[in-house]
Amino acid sequence: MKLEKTTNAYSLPGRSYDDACGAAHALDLVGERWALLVMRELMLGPLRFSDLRAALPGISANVLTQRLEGLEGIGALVRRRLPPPGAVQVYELTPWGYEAEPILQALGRWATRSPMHDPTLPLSPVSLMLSFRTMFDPVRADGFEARIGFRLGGEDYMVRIGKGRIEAARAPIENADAVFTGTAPAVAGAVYAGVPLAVLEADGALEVDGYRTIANRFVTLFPLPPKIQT
Amino acid sequence: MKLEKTTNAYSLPGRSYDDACGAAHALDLVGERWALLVMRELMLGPLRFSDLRAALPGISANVLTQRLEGLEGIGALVRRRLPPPGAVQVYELTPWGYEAEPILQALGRWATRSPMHDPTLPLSPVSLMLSFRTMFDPVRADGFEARIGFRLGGEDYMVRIGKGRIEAARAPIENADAVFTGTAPAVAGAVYAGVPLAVLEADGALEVDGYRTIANRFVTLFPLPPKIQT
DNA sequence: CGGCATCCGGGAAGATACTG
DNA sequence: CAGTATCTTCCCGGATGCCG
Repeated sequence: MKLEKTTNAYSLPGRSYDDACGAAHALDLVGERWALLVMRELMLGPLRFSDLRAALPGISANVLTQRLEGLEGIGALVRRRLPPPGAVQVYELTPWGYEAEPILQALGRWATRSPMHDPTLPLSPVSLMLSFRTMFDPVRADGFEARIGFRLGGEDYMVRIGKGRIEAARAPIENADAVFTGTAPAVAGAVYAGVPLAVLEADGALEVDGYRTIANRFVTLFPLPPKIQT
Repeated sequence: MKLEKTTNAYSLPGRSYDDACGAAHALDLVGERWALLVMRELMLGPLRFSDLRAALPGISANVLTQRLEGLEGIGALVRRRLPPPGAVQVYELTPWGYEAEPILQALGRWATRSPMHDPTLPLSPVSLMLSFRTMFDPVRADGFEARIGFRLGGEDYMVRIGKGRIEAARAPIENADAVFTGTAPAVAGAVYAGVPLAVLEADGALEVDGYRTIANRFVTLFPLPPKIQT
């Protein structure tokens, strides 16, 4: 028994798991290829169609359109037209859409233990910021307070750490104790692969301004879970 | 740039997201259709091929074979042949495979807020037990200790509640304060739709033995998150 | 340029039948 | 019972083109 197209504001993929389990329903909603990665890119705020294409190399315009329609149909995002001038269209998660972040975190925590995980692959700035939220260790950050700026591919991000908490947002860099300028993979190399900042700077992959001490402390706050033993 | 087939013990699906993000890698590993639901059914212990087919109506034998091969290839499960006599083959999650449960929980918590979620669809006994683990509210269970048995479709399950914690396992029913006999959807109706036990018993959908008070308290311990406002 | 429609090739998923 | 074989359907990815 297939679910037919509904007549309300929502739509389901043609194939349903037909299962009352919440996880199965989630996969009905966002289990199609690229759907969760589109949501991932929107987790730090609205983006335009071309921003999404740029952040998700490999997705075709075709499929991106379908996913955006689907995610809008289930109520996970809305498309908004910004007021003129500009009048560009942006896609923005709904409050419920933003609540999908724990799904991405659970997936990420689990998969980084896989021996097949290749941290040298491309990484979007948004993924990097979300990985900070996921992997942040309050114990290692005990007594540490800092405001770190990131200038990654033309967009600015701010990470604030204090009281054992972390915030990460796409926002102008203001009052930063340290600023990283470069690419998301370079920062990931420092944070997750332990590449010394000096090496990355010598390679020209990264520029670090502000307090070196703070930058050096920052990159130690995100321990990866141990790899599984093969 | 596609990933080529690796020469080690692991295999990846032909299409990779080519993304260092942990969530993207997770979707490379278990993002194919049915993969996470196969893992869900194995969360309470090993099962045979035909058990999985029965628990996942809608999956075809060849797809199940492919998923089992894939999950074995990534190291999420192993196939074991039980010692003779019997000598049946079973599929069992690895320790890392069991660690995927938070993924299912995050998916379930998020999707039950969708207005499209239909709790009247079929539900496997394992899904029901996992939903207890997911939705259990320690506050509501304050001061409550109980051992509840479930006889669902020929298999027995035990849920133990105490000290604000819950355990759920496929296990013989022993020293139970109350025992539910019937189908998983019927129990779900009592727990998640608030159908009174007396009604379900009058319909013949459920039989409740043991202490009624404990059974009636039990079904109040699993509040669903509120639906999103449409 | 942004967004969407259309066509096509390849491959995954679904249904059914069959075998050790 | 535990899969395999075959066939069909449909999704995905790529390319092209239209239209504001």
